[in-house]
Amino acid sequence: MSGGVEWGLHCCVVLSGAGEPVPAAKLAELHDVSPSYLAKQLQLLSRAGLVRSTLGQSGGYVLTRPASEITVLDVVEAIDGAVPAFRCTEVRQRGPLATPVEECTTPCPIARVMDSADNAWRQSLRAVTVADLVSEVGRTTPAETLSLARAFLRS
Amino acid sequence: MSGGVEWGLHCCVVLSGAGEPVPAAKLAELHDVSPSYLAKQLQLLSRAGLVRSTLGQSGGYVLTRPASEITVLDVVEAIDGAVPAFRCTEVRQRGPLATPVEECTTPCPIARVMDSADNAWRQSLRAVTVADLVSEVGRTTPAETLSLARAFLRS
DNA sequence: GATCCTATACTCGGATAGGCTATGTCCGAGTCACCAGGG
DNA sequence: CCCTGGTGACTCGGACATAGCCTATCCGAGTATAGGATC
Repeated sequence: MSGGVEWGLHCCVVLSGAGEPVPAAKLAELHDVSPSYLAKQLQLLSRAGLVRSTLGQSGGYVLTRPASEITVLDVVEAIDGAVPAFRCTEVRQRGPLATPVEECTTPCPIARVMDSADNAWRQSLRAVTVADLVSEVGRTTPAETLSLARAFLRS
Repeated sequence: MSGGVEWGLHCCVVLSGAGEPVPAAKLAELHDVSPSYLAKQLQLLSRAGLVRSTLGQSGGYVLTRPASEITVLDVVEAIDGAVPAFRCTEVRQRGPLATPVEECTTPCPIARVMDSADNAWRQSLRAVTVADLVSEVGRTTPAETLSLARAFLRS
């Protein structure tokens, strides 16, 4: 999985707390990551419609929906793509004993198992929203740090 | 995910049906894949202890355990490695508002969610054994093809 | 004092290089089976 | 007829190139703001 997913999730959490647009450069400084590369991830979030970009001075990124309506899966798929990790190449239809296409009416059992696992993974990520993450972060982070973060974003 | 996982699973299914050692070259011909690269995957299975290699004439690979005791997860981890897809870089401890290490007693919520999803994925793969795959393949494949496969392996 | 215009600085977006893992390939070391020769 | 030694071919195992994707970067197009001049 792409490492940018982690950054994207952290950014969503931060954006949820800030009521005003936050520039990509400020998010990068806050997380101490490459500004250029983070910009790429934010562009992916923008293409997926999760965040909205505002140009010009005092511009930046804002969430388009309430954090409670953005699942972790949304962010993961926006950055890593929605293609399943396993891709069946239909080995049954290859080689000297290739099963003809008309016989291949049922999906390959291996692909079925992999798809099932992939669905379980997605379901697990779909069950958690960014709002849940925000709540958890607020519970485990000192209040002082949170207010410092607010101040940092407004500066 | 590595594409070789699919080959490895197909090979385990085939090996389960053949009572005698099967050379890597024959498995590659049966599945119409690169012999050299399939050899690499089989070596990974061998290192993981899932299959046992026999050298010399009429040698090849054999399963070390009954197919009912080999889970799909075993094969996946043998080939792709057992490292989780998501790697937490502890963003909290970076940047100008870095939380000191002594405050970071609870794991990052994002990592927690990702680990949970990863566990769900693994659990789903652990619930299916190679024997289940063999059963399913036997149910959806013409009996003639199966006997042809037996003959092909013995030739 | 209010309004309009201009210049500025700041924003995002897409096009552009580099590094690393996954893919694909090759050849050598080791081993078992077979066969010929001898007892 | 049985045993033994040698030969041969076949097997796996690890070391070696290649390609595609992830990582990282840069500069240009566009825009909201701030300030100043004008009415």
